[in-house]
Amino acid sequence: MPELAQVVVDVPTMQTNQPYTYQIPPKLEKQIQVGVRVIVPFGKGKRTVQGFVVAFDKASQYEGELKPIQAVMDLQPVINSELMNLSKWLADTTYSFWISCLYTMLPNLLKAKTTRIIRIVDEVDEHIAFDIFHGRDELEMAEVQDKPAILSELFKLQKEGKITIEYQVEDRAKAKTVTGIRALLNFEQLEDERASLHANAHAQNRLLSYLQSIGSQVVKQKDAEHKTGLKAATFNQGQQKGWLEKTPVEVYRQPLAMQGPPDDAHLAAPLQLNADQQNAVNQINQAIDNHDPKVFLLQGVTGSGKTEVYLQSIANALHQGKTALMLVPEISLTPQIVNRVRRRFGSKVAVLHSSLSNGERYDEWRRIERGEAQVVVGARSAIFAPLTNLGLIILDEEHESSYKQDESPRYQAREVAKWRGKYNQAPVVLGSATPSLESRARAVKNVYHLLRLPHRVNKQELPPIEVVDMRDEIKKYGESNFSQKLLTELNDRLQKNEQSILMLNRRGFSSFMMCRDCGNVLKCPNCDISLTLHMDTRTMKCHYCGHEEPIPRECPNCHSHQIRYYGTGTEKVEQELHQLLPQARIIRMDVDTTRRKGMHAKLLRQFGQHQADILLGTQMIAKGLDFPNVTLVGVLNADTGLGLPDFRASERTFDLLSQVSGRAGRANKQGKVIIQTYNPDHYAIQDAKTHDYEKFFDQEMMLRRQASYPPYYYTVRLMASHPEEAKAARAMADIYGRLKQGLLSSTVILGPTPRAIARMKRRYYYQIVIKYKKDPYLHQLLFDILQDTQSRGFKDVQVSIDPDPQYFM
DNA sequence: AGCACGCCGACT
DNA sequence: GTCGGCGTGCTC
Repeated sequence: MPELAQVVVDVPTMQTNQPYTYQIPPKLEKQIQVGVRVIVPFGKGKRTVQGFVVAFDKASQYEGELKPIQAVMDLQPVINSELMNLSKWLADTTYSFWISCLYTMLPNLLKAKTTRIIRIVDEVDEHIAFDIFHGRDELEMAEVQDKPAILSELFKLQKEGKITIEYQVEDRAKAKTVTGIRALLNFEQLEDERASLHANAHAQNRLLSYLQSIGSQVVKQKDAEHKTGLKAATFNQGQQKGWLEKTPVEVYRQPLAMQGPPDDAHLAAPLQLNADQQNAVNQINQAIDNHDPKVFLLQGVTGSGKTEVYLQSIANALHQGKTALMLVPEISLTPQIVNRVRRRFGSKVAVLHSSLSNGERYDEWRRIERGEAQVVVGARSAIFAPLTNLGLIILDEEHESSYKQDESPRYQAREVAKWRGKYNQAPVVLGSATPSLESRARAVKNVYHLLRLPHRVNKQELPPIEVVDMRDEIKKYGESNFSQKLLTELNDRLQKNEQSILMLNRRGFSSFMMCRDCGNVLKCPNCDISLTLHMDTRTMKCHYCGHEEPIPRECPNCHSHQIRYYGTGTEKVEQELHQLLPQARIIRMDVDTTRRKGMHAKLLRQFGQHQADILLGTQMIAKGLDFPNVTLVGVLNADTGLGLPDFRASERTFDLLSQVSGRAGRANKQGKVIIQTYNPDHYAIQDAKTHDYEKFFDQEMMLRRQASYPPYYYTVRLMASHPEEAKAARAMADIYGRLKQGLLSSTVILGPTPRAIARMKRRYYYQIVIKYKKDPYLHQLLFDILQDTQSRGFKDVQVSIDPDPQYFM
């Protein structure tokens, strides 16, 4: 019998990034298991924190006295043994805290929230009682946190012993409940009650019969009212007379995307597969059946029926009594895919939306954990879904950079998928029309198994793409976001009552403000970037820190009134389009119009029902949409991404153009794509034009090899920041010295350089990028650097490490 | 993170 | 002489 528990506490620092040993009090012995959350005393005073039991122990080599665990939060482990193992691996490979990894795997609701409560325990004078405590005897620390004068008074009182500060860990996991009823009397007793009723008490009589019919079951009161036709008042009478009691019943919240309960009686049948699809399904199924943790790269052009391959493989996994996990990028963006999975597998499906409320997310998570759902569809973090007996993992659009989390723990869902595949002896399917260079290169080396779907299911040709040189356009017709060619085509679609999609590449390039007289650009006071104009709120906003200020009437620098907007935002394009095509109905989709929950789906539904002729949006419209009436796709500025100082710029541009091209002419109508660009000869644009992934791959691989970038080299990015620029620079120079000394000479160290946005949130950032093929010293050295920069000589310096970064700016 | 300990400067 | 600044180190 274990007497001691190893607990990882919720104190995310490098120094506490280890299990601590605690005693298990006899009365908690039965409840404590590996993977449950516990409350433990930690440090001096009455401080308690939440933690996870990660192991049991018989003895401890710790010299001091061991403290006992104070409370257990869960009846069942919230982290199963697979996820426990995974969390360790994750912390190690992403250079992050174990505790952060554990929390990352759980729905938000299970995260600890500690509040500090100040309580009066002795007489205090009136000023304190009324001005600070408002006549109550307790106060939340958060209320006075930023008031130093009050704080110092409080500390004095604490020393005098007149107030205490208590720590409270509150559990936010609250199952949603509705009122239920249960009979308190048995059949005979209820019959006796009936005898004493007035002859005309029909309602009560009916209630008694109903209670007799339900036996000892708990029934939702709403259902009971519905069934009996009785009013709530009658149930209250029954409660008063001691016939029944009210008790909460747990219900699952109905997430927005699943409105209407799934109809298991009318599930959609599998579609007929073509030869390529069948071959892919066969190979995947064979791996499922043989418990072969192979990685497949399913490369299929848009419209080639990848989804059907996923669905039939999932069906096979279920048939084998296993579960399946399917990731899609930013799920809220593709309700069409989610619905398709739900129509096929009904109530077996759990959906982990990024836009679910915490409560909804928790409910879905519970359904998975309890084994009530066997198929999970979700965005990045769904890779941690607590499915047991996994038989198949699918990543759709595997090249998407959103599979990498850009805050700690900086994990790549693709890598986590491979880890879980191996652990469960289950295959992983990476699907894409334009695989990442890394994945495709692995397929070339037979590390991954390549499956191809070269033909579109409807046998239709990919739409022709026309590239318009905007340099010529501007010379001939002056500055505009719309070429003559594109306008002609848009007009043509309006005439034919067909729809168009217009994509503007990147929100970041929307309007900034510049003074024509002095050239002053309005910048964020916290960050080193220009503010962006937002017409909806009539403010200037910073996209990095959220700073917001009113639109200036005059230049803050020279007080000139000659200020104007530059650049192109979706709003501005929408205005221009209204002028050029007054009769067109336009739906604009960007971060601003879709911020509200459910707006995204709503706008798409409107467009699908042809309530608009043109869908104008940012990248978010490039993915997964399938509207049969869309016959024209226009990309307004194809090359905004190309100029970025990032080795993946070409790859992203190629992916984006290929993807948005696939939106045109998906049904029986011929589609057309127009790409406007200032770099018509760039290979990324030329290869997208000819739908030639292979050519692009070869060209890009050559460049990557020449410049020693992935997939030929691995990369790690190291960032350091400080409120003072010189200190950030000095810390980075220090780190550089250690790297230079500790790493192999074949390892390339780039930098340190100020980051492209050198100042963010009032801190200065510097970065180093390390390129390596194999360096046995790197991993440990990076951990040492993290450790050391936590303490001596690096005051206020924040260091973070980003393995395999997606962006370099 | 939060807290105590401890070592320096500036005040009742 | 003491109060309080924050640099340093520890939390089972």
